[in-house]
Amino acid sequence: MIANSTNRPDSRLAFDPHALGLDEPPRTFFRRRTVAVARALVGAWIARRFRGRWHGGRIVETEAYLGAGDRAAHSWGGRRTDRVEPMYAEGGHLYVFLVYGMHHCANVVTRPAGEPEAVLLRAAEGPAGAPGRLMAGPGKLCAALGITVADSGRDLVGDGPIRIFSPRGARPRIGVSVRIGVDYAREAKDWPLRFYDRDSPSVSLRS
DNA sequence: CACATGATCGCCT
DNA sequence: GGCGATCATGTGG
Repeated sequence: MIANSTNRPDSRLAFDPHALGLDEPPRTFFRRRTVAVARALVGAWIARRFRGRWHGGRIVETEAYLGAGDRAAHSWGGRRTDRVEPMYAEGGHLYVFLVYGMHHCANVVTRPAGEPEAVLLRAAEGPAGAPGRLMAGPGKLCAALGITVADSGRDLVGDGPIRIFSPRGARPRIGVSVRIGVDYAREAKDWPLRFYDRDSPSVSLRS
């Protein structure tokens, strides 16, 4: 993990978590079953602090990746390399990787340390006034928030610059589908592990 | 609307 | 050496 990323978030994503009545979930939130965390993260906020202000969006689409038994997961078969190492951390850490040589993907690690499962953040919608569909896709979400591999391994719980905030109120209506872009994953390609807000215009694909 | 393609490079075999 | 947990743009119907 590198302490200081120079990447800056889109200034149009500035918001005030306290004004929105958001809370920071404890470590136990992230250590639960990965599917439960993937569902609970729909409606939560992902945010980055930059120059004393929070910038972020409300998560509207996630995917669960279930570790050693999941052919679509980077940790499939217990694979453990420098890149994937953050997936083996305790729930509540961040795992970021580069895909297609140009886009980053951000994941929230789940489960106790040693169980390499995670939730991919596929899309979010910005605060009131932000451009539509700015974060409608995992690569776009990372670009808008300035999240890169330099942030991989960060702890989302505590006093760091990237955190999750949860709403107290009603939960969104959740849709479920197969995961996107994992056709190579044999039996795992058909698992219903994508979760999205059925009422959001900012999910990555039409469903 | 439904594909099809190119960009671009780190990672793993 | 092959190939992605993607995206923007292009074509054709």
